[in-house]
Order: sequence, then C-alpha cells, then structure tokens
Amino acid sequence: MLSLTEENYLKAIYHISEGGTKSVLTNELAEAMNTKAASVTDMIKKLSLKDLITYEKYYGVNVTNFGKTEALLVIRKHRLWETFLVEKLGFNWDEVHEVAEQLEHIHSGRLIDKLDEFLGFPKVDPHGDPIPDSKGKIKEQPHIPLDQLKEGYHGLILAVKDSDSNLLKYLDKIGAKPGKKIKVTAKEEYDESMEIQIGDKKIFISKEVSRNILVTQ
Amino acid sequence: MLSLTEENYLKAIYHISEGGTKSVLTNELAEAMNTKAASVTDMIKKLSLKDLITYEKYYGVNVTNFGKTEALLVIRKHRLWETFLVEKLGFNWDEVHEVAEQLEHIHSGRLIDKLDEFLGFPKVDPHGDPIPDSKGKIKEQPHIPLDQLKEGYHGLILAVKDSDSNLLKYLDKIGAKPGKKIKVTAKEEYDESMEIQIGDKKIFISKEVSRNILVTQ
DNA sequence: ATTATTTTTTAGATTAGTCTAAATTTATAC
DNA sequence: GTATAAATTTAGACTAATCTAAAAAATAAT
Repeated sequence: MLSLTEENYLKAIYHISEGGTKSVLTNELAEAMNTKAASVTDMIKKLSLKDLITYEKYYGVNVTNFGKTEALLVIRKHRLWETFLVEKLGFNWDEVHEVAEQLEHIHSGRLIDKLDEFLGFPKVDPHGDPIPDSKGKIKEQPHIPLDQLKEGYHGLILAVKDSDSNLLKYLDKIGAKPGKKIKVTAKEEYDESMEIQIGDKKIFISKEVSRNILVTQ
Repeated sequence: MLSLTEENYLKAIYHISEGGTKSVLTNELAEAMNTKAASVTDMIKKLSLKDLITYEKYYGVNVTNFGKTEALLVIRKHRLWETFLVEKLGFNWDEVHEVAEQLEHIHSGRLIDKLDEFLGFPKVDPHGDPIPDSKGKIKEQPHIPLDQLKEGYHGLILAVKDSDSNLLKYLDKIGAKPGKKIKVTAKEEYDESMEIQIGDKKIFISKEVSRNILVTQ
C-alpha cells in the first residue's frame, strides 16, 4: 500500500506529465511538491522500486501503466469527495480542494464505490473534470484551453482548474461554469488578454485566467 | 495542531481513563495502542508538553480539561462519520469502525459541522454512543453494563461496544440493537453468563458479551 | 573544445515515531 | 526490612521523509 506522501508524489507526476504523455524533471516536481530537489531524488527512487515510475538518472521520470492506474484511483477519490462536498454538504466549488486533498488518502475498498453510488455515479466533478472509474480508466473529452480559441469562435466550458481558490471565486463571479457557452469577441495580441461573452455579458480576462478554462473545440 | 498519532494516543487515554475519571498506566496504554511501553513514555512527554495530559513519572497519566475537549472533538468526528457511513452509504454497523478511524483525522473547520447538519444533528451514533457537540461537550445517559443487571430486572439497550466487528455481527444476529428492551431471565453465578429475553426470544449469552452491552438502569 | 552554468545526485544530518536492551523506580514477598 | 519481581524510564538505534552543502553530470557559451 502506498503512503500518503507516495500517493501525492505520484499524483503530481501524473498531472505534470499530462497523463503520462511526457517525462517529468526533478525540479518541476520539487516545485510542485513544495520541496527540494534532493528530496525528490530520494522519493523517485522509492517509487521506481515499486514500479510506479521509470527513472533514468539525470533524465527525469515517466509513469508506468501501473503507476498511471494508481494515480487515477487517487484522482478518482479526490473528485468523488469534491462532488460529495459540493452536492451533499453545500460547499462552494472554491472551498473543497484542500479537504479533498486529505480525504483522497482514506484507504477502503468499499468506501469509495459506495460513495460513487450515493452520488449517482457522476461523470465529472464540480469543476468539470472527469471522474475515473473504479478500474482507474478515465474518459477525457477533447478540449483546448480558452487562450487557444481564436477570435470570433465559441465553445462550451468543459472544466476549470480546481486548485486555485481565488481563481474559482473569480470564475464564479463572472459566471464561467462548466456547461456555459463562451465566445471570444476580441483578442489582444500583446498580452494575450481577451474579451469574452458569457450569456449576454461581455468580460475582459487576462491570459492567466483564460489558460485555466478548458473549452470544447 | 495535533498529529494523527497524538490524536490516537489522546483518544485512547480518554477512553481508558473512562472520560478522565481515573489515571492511565503506561502498560495499559501500550497494550491499547499496540505498541511498547518505551514508545508510550516518549509520546506521553509530548502530550504533556502540549498540556493535553498531566504526567508524573512512574505514576501514570491524567487528561487535562483541554485534553478532554480535544479528545471529544476527535470522538465527535469518529461518531459522525460512522453515522454517515451507516445512514447514508448503507454500511452495516460492524463495518464502519476501521474507516471511521481514518476519517476522524481529517482536519477541517467546516467539514464536520456541515456533515453534522447533513445528518440532521444526530444525538447518538449507530452503536448508541452519544455524539459530542462542536464545543466538545458530551451528554451521557445514565447506564450500567448488562452483566451488572440483576436477575428478573429489565432495561433498554442504550449502546454497544463499537470496535469489535465480530461482536457486532453477533449482536445483530440476536437482535441486540440500541432501543430494544432486554430482560435478564436467569443468571449463572459460576461464569456470570445469563439468559436474556429480547422481544419474544430467549438467548443465552456469556459475560464477554453482556459486559459490552450498556442498558438503562 | 574547453569553460561556465544549470540541473541533478550523493553525503550526512534532522525530526517523528518506533524499537530493543539496560537501568531505574516502585511494588511485592518472605 | 531486605530481596525479588514488575513496571517504567532512559539510552541508543532504526525508518520515512525531509533538509543543507558538496559533488557529479548535463547543458550552454564562448
């Protein structure tokens, strides 16, 4: 069984590697984990011994299929708990990340499947991110970050980045929720900011915001 | 903030001391925590420094008022989670202890009060144990263990010991649930076993069972 | 292609929680 | 009331996860 720390490292590797599609450097991981490169090297050795990742000295890390599944099972827990907190306990979507970071490490064969059932087998969490199934399989919808959508084009909001509470509060305020139609009405080359239309409102947003909104292509 | 281990020690001290009414010996605690006396001595020093307990070398440990409150807040979490698992997720009462042992250590100001509200502010958990309020205050009903009830007398089942899964399965089978009326129809002096009546059924139980059932006096 | 810079790894130390074995204190027995 | 037994504490060591500082390897610059 994985320790809490091992699970957190593995999850970070999965995310940084964009689902295992590219390798992850020691320093990237150190920054993501808020730790030092030396600590990362140590943990990498442990995860490598457990066949969760492959690791070649000085060249970074790749998740194995086994590691990918394990990471997705943790992510499944995280997203189901977030859904529970919002749907059942009445939390706002910007308040659930920290608590779900703790809840995702509860080990119980039956708990999470019972919770899944209780929630009605949701397909996505409150931020629009897909929830892996109990085998660790995930169904991603094709999507692009909003900052890559061209002027004049529109799309549906699929998901938003879940970990930044202030961003989520702001997105709430401007009405940028998954499912909403969004149109790029103007784009500024210089700083890549854009004007968008959601419903009948026009809003100006920076690239910092637009890159954290995922839309259908 | 208390570590997971500190919380577990404190909870064990609270239970063994019967709510802080008597002092706890090192070896008792070592047995309860499944650890060695030397480890207990170390932890006792830590808890003592944090003013959760008082400790005099070679003479055992007593919980402070502060420690009592902290212990009761952990117990509150444990019992609310057990209630959630049974009432909402459909677990049996003998399956929840281990999972609740993990869930009780989730730190979040709002989570547990929201959960309390979601459950409808229950007064007792599925085993009949009272749930402390958010200030760490607990309301105990007057009770005695069934083995102290005299022949011919009856009482209502208030609560049963929650941590032994096999005992709980057995109690389920014989219909010994909180709220049920129970009568001691015969008592055997020699081994302190007894015959009891629950509903229209008469059952023979050992002292090992009867001392884990709490009844109104 | 040799030097300088950046990144990564190793070496050695630290903290929390644990252990065994030895020493100390308290309790018990004659 | 001294000897013996039991309980408790201390001393020293171990593991997981972390750190700093130094060494090693890879990358970039001239």
